[in-house]
Amino acid sequence: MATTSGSDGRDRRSERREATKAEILDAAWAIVRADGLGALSLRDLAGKVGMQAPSLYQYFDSKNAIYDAMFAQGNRALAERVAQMPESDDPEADMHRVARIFVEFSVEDPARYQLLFQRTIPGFEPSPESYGLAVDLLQRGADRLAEAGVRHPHALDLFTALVAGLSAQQVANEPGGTRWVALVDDAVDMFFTYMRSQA
Amino acid sequence: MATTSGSDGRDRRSERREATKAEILDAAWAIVRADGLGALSLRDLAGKVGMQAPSLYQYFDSKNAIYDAMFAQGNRALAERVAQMPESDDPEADMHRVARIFVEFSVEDPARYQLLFQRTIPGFEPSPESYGLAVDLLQRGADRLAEAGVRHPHALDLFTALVAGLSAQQVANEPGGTRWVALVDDAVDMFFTYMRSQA
DNA sequence: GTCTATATCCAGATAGAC
DNA sequence: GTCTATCTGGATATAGAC
Repeated sequence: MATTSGSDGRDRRSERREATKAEILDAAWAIVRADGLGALSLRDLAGKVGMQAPSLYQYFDSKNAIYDAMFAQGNRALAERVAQMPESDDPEADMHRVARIFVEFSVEDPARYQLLFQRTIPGFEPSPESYGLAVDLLQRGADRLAEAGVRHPHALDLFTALVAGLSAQQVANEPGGTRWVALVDDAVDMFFTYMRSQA
Repeated sequence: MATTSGSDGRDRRSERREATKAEILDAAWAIVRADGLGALSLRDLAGKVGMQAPSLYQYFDSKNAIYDAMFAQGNRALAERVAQMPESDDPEADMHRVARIFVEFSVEDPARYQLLFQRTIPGFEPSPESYGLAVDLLQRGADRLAEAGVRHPHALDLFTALVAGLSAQQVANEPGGTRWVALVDDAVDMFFTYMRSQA
């Protein structure tokens, strides 16, 4: 019995399976980075991993299931980057760093930004599990803002709008450039100055 | 000769032609509003105006030409809305109104917002003529900011990021709602307060 | 100016052999 | 678990009759 345990992914068979799924997702990222988020096709994807298209269905139930796994991966990558940021004793300086991480994360991979933060694929909605990752991430932002002494009820929404706006402008109008990335510190300064004046 | 004048669109034939083009574009807007920007197909579109798909090629050279005409229409609609705004003797108050116009314009038609301000359709780039309309609009924003006494070199970029961010968050996370729309005045206040402190 | 017919190509997904 | 073959349906665009 022990060697055929099914759901906890410990035997060789499911390890191999997980490795293949990871390989498929890596290839999917490569495609959307090169050709755009909407340009992902199962034929192309299968070709990149040396399979025929129908074989993908052994690993994912549908194309949207692949998008969903990518959505979850993207959110985990961002969460990890935020978590690995060393926390200082200056919460405001930390929020500067968080904002920079977000914007750089968005700009370095516009297709990922599009998947995570815009609703552009017809018919795709993240599963509750995947969406929960995004919600957790936002909650961490709220906690950090509170640590920085900002408790205005709309502060988090304004902060996310600021970060999203810098990212969106950079990605849409000058992909790969730094015209809006360079404004992150000014923007966060502006935010905290205003928030303190409202307290 | 006079009755067959071709290029100035004055005879009955070209008037009818322009009317049909307008009808096609109206139908295209209806489709993208209902099903998403990427869901526009020539078959559907032709059906909505009582044609077969190939007949559309009498009016537009390609599908992207239709997107381009829609892009131009969207920019003209926004420019018109800004232009019709009565100017007061308070430039800062005017910028509040401009920001509200932008965000409301974005939120009331997310597909149009996506077409005008995000780069999401693979292979579509606005023609120089259409793109010029967007550039003019931005220049008007710069002029108004200058009238309001804001001359910081990056002020316009920060302002557009703020407006774009509020729009993007509203459209992506709560389409049809007012959670970020309601923050426009606070955001513009924040912007001017900061800009004046930097002068 | 609109049509039918067609070219060419692509998509996601399933059935069933091996 | 991977394959071939196929289903079903879609797309943009062109040719040529009327």
